[in-house]
Amino acid sequence: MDRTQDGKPRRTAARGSYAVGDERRARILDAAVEHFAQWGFHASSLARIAKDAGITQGGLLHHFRSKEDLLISVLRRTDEQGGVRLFAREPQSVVETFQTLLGLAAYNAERPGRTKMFNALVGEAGERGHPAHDFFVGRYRMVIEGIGRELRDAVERGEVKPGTDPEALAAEIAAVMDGLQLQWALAPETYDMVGRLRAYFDRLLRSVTVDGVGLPERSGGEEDRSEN
Amino acid sequence: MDRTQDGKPRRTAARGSYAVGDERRARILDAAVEHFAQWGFHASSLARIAKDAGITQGGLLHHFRSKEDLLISVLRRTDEQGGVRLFAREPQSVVETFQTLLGLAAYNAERPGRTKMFNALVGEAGERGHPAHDFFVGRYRMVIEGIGRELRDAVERGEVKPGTDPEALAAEIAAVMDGLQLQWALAPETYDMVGRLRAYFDRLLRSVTVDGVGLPERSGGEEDRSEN
DNA sequence: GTCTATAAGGCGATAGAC
DNA sequence: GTCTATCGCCTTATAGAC
Repeated sequence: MDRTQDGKPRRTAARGSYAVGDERRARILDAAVEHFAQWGFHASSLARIAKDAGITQGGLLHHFRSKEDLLISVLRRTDEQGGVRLFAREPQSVVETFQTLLGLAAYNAERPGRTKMFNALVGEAGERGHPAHDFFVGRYRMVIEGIGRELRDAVERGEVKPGTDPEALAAEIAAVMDGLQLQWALAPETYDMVGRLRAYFDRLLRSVTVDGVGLPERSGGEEDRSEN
Repeated sequence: MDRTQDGKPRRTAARGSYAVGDERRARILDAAVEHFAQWGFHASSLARIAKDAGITQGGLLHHFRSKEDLLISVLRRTDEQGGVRLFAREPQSVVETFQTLLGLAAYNAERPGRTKMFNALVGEAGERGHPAHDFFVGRYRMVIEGIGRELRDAVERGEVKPGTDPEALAAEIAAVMDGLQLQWALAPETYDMVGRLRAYFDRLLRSVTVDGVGLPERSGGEEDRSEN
């Protein structure tokens, strides 16, 4: 997985050993995701996380100086992996925006640990002192601004009805996605989160676009883009 | 503090001390709500809850035989207080249904501890072993069936468009309410949860009812019904 | 880089005094 | 009904050996 196929120079060797450290780091982070999903932050234990990563608690604290450091490292990596580069490509239409979000939902449905972790942490993080509070405040701001910008562009293109409040609608979309995720987490095998979200987007498109057309029958954009 | 100022008959004395016990019980439950809100279940501590209730940990465990017993007692009482009798009165229209739900959102916004507790617990409870897992599974079933029934009635009355899937729409409504609640919890003083929900219901009514009319300007049903 | 050992304290639950 | 005391276990973080 970490093929640093080097040549000769020292630097490369150093890079090599660094890459090994990164691999251990990654194992710890993977284990931490599962534990934060199951226990939340406060009730997770470094020793149990370390054990799942094949290391001792003391060894873990060589890579992360504290439990809180581990948490923010997990959150940062998770954001880099997943849908934050969601807004990298400019969408050509609001339909494309929604298809990208459907793809994100499918991506989340395939990663129960990661997704349940967000459910558990965002609930805990409501309290102001929580170590992830600021992270989630910033995250919602970013997500809502991102979706809001695309909606505003769609209004300006004349695609979406002029009266629409882009930011309010973006917050609503984020709420639907989060809320469906909570329901899905209670029965991940039987709950069709993506289907539910598609139904929502379909009706939303009919009521909010100028031409009043819903989502295309079963277009692309929902496959896992498998970024990691 | 324990003024069982009894007369002679046993029964009355027993009832009297029982009422006092209930008052203490209530204090413990109130404290527990705040702690579960801030820490979730696993990371909350009986000793700290007891301290806030003006009692010791040992004393607390006289009223609740275990931490898990305390949790389910909290959840049960909270459900009895809040919007479970939501469906007591038959609504005359889907507008009325939505106004009742707006009232519930306003009720929740006035009780940050209780509401944040639900955010924290429903996130944790995604995992199957969690002591509140079954509670939340049952709760969503009940809520979605309740809202779904009212929507189905509205379809049968010819108020809502025939093609509508009542249960799917009910799940969507629950998702929006939960998702908005997560965002609200991050900034309860500045986030207009009820306004956001009203905007959602308004657009939903326009797209899903036969006559396509939105929500009335600012009708009743949103005041706190102050049931406790 | 990983280990063991340990410090210093919190946890839930039980037992028994009053 | 509430207290104190206690059991056995778990917690994060640090120190130092290898």
